[in-house]
Amino acid sequence: MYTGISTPAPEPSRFPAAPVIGYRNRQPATPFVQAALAERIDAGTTVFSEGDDAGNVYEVVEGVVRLYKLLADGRRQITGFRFAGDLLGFAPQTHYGYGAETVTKSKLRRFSRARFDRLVNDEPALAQRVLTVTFDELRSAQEQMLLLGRKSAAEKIASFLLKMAERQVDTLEVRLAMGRADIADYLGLTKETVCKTISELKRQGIIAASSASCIEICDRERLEDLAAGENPDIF
Amino acid sequence: MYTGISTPAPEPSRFPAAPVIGYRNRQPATPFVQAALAERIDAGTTVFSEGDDAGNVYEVVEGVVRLYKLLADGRRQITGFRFAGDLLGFAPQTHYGYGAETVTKSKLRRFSRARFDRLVNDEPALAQRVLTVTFDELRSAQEQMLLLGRKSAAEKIASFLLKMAERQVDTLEVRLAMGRADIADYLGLTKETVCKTISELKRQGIIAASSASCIEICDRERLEDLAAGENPDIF
DNA sequence: CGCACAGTTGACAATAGTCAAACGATGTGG
DNA sequence: CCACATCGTTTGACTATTGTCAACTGTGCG
Repeated sequence: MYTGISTPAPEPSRFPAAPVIGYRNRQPATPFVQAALAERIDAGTTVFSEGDDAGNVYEVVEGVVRLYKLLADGRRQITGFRFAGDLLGFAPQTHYGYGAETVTKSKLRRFSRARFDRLVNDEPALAQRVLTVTFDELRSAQEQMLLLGRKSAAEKIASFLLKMAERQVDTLEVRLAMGRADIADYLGLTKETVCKTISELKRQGIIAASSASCIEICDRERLEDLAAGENPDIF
Repeated sequence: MYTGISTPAPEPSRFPAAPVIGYRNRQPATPFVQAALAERIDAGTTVFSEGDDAGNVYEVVEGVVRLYKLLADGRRQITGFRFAGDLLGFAPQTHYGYGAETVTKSKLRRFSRARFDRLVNDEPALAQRVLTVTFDELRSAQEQMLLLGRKSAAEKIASFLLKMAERQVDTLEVRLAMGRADIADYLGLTKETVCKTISELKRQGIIAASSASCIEICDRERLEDLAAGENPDIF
C-alpha cells in the first residue's frame, strides 16, 4: 500500500474492480470540471480518473501532470509525466485508460472530445501531430518496459535523471518537479529505495544535490553508462 | 544480471549509442530478407533487429513473433507477442525501435514501406486499422507497465495466462506457443521464477498442466483476483 | 537409443521492500 | 519573528521476494 499521501479522505471508487481501501488522492479530490479554456489548477488535483467517460481532451499549457494506473490495493504505476505542450486523453476510446493528476500548479486547456475531433478532422497538421505524439508515446512506453522489467534500481534512477535532464535548458542541473513517491511509482521502486539510490550516486560523485529537487550531473558519462546497463556492477 | 541467453554469437551493432558487447541473438541471426509475399520462416528467426533501417512492414499470417529490446549486456525485455493478423514495424520511423523474431514456424507477408504507405493512403479503412492498432498497442503497453512495475511474480503469471487464454477458442485450456525464457523476459522475471510460480499455482489447484506448454485454468476466479492484485497474500 | 535442450527443483545469495526513527524545509499562528 | 506543526526526505536495521547457480528430469529428435 502506498502512503505518502497527504489527504486521507477516501474517494468513492468509480470503476468495477476498485475496492475502497487505499484509494486516495493526495488532494481533497476537487475534480477539475469547470469553465472553458486554459484553466489554473492546484498541485495534486485529479484531472480525470481511470475509467471515467473520456469526454475531454486536455493540453498542458503550464505545469506537470502525472498519468497513472492503480491496482485494487492502491499500488500505483505512473505511466508517464506530461509537460507544457503535451496532450492528455486524446486516445479515441470511450473511457480513459489511466488517471491524470497535476503534480504542480498547472494550466490546462480543455477541449470537448467532439470539438477536439472536429479540430483534428479540419486541420491535417493537427491530425499529423496527434499521430506523431501517439507513436512517440508508444516508443517511450516500450523503453519504459525495458526499464521496469530489466534495469536495476541504480540504472532506473540514472535513466530517469537523464530523461528529465533532456527537456531542460541546462542539462547538467536537473530540476525535479515531482516528489520521491512519484519517482518511485514511475520507476517501479519504493520512495525509500529512490532515496537510498540517489544518496549512493552522490557518494560515488556521479551526481550532487543542492536540494532534494535540484540535482547536478557531475559525471554525465558514468551516468549514461549506468543508464544503458553498461555497468551492472557499480553497486 | 540476467542471463538465460542460449546463443553467444555476438552481432555487430548498428546504431550510435549501442556498444558492441552483449548484443546477441538467440539464433544464428539469419536475417529474413528474401522474396515478396507470405513467406515461410523457421522458428527462432530474426525478422529485423532494433536499429535496422525500417524498410519493411510485416503482417503475421501464421505463427507467433516476439518483439524485444536489449540492454548492452544481453538482458532482454520482450515488449509483446504478435499473432496471425497483427502488423509489425509500421511505426513511421526511419529505424525499428525494437527487434522481432519468430517464436514458432511462421508465415509473414512483407510490404516495402513505400508500398505500405501507398496502401494506407489509398485505403481509408487500412489507415483506420493502423490507427486503431496503434492505440491498442499503447493501451496494452500501459497495462504492461503496471504489471512490470507493480505486480508480484504470481500476479504476473496469472495476468499472463489470462491474457493468453483470451485469444483462444477454449479459454480454459491455454496453449503457450513460447518457452519459459520468453515468458520470463516478457514478465520481467527469470525462467526459474516462472517455473516455480507456475508450480506453486498448480499446488494451489488454480491451474493444472498436461504438459509445459498446455495449461488448464481450474479456478478462473482465483486466477483473475490474483491477476488484478486483489489477493496480494496468497504466497 | 541416446543426445540435446527445455523445464523443474532446491539451496543459497542479493536486491529491493518494510518499518521505524530522525531530519529538514516550509508555512502558520501567536 | 520565532515556535511549532506538518509533510516530504533521508537513513538504518531487518525482512522478503526474486535471482543465481547447479543438479536433475523429462521430452523430442536424429
